[in-house]
Amino acid sequence: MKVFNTLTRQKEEFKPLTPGQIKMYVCGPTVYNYIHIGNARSVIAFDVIRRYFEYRGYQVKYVSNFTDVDDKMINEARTEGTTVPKLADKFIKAYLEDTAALNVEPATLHPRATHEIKEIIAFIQTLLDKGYAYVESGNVFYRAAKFPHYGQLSGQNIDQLEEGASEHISAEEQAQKEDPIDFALWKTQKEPDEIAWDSPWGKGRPGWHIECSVMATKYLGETIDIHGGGEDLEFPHHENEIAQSEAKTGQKFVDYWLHNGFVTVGAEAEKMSKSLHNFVTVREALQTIDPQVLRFFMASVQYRRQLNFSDDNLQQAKTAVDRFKNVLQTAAFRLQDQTAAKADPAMHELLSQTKRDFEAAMDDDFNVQNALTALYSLVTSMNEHLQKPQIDKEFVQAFSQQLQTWLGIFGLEFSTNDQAGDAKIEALVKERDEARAQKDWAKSDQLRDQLQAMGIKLQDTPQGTRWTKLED
RNA sequence: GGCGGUGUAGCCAAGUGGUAAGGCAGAGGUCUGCAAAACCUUAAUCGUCGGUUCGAAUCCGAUCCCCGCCUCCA
Repeated sequence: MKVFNTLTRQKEEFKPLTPGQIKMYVCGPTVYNYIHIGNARSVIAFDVIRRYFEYRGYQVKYVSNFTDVDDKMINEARTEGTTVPKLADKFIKAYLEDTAALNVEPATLHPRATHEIKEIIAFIQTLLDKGYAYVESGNVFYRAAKFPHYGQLSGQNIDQLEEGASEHISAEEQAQKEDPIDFALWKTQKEPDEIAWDSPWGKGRPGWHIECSVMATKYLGETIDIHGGGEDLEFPHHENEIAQSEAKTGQKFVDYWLHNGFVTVGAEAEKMSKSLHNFVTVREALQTIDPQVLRFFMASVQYRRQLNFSDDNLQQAKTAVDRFKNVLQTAAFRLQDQTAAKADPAMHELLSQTKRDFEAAMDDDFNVQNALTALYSLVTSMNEHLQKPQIDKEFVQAFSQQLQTWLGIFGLEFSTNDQAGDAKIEALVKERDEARAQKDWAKSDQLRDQLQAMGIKLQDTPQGTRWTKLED
């Protein structure tokens, strides 16, 4: 398998530290709000990657954190008249609900920054002892220039960074630093009612970057296989994580850095973000969009590519989802009929070929577009086969299982037994069949309308009438 | 200003030297009592200019557009 490593800017053969096992850390959300489509894209991108590794037989230990204390948490808690921990609880719960609705596999572990304060303090102390950090007015800063590879991940040149210093940091804080590129490991308490913990440097709270270094190394080890996140985290967040972790352990922190592309909106294809006020929360989106469609929409584009959130693209995703659902339902329907089966070796070979194509595509840095192309091709052949009077039942069975396994990697799961007995519906369908047999089209159409009103869609086939429940 | 990404048919998109996959939409057709679903057919010389080569979307140079990051951000 090959994965694109941000650290080297090229695709590299993937080799885990321990054969058969993968240690993977993905930066989670700051829980001060409901997650939006852009956040979900990242979660889903790495969910697909994780599921493919698992499909490939790896045992994946997947850690994703919750950032449950920072400036935004503190401000939002004040605005809402609540406390930071209560705010965090509320939005962690919402996060788990929203991602479950999108069929995201829960992480092996979901650690919270505020539950790791002791470890964070110890970690910072080590950096101080080693001379990589310094205390100033109750704050602790990381001495970035002391770390030899600072800027490597993002390709940033330290001298250029100084010139481009942005205005997101207060003048007061900048003035306290030895160097503008230094960043906070520990922030002193500003207001008496502000959430804070005791530390050797006074009351305060952790800086943003330190928590990920602490949790990743604590739960996965000093060196981990994969670290993921949105590409906006490359700098400074991940750059700082490397600086902190490697300064402390003296070991390489991460072998493969993976970053997902953004969700964009509108004709301008602007990044969806909270600061631009152009975001849609997952909750809002699910009011009008089928969860499977939203899920597939985000899973069906390669993780590094930008994804434009538009009605047109969602419609395309819906068409694809319906197509997969339809072929599986048709297969299930044909497996029920008693028509004599007929072996078809060519179809078995087709399934093997699809497997090779699918895996070759996914092995190439999760090229889901090519993987899906293999599946579309298989589905077309399958639809053709399913129209024949005699089908290869063993193959249809194998096809059905295999396709569902593959779709499962993208997070699609269908129930194909909509046909399960509903006596009332069965009776109406049968009544209509009888009307059709007598060419009583008026009655037949009236019954179809009646079933339609009940949310039942009919399809007349040579093997009999097939019905499915319409989506709501 | 620095760093990075991107530009392929109306839309999504594959493709890193050998003469443009696939999907959606559109058009036509087959099947069907009608419908649904399905199947078949059908479109682009690859941002622009120049170069290398027998041959380039693919390599080199220049140039333009768009997007992102440069300590809030998935």
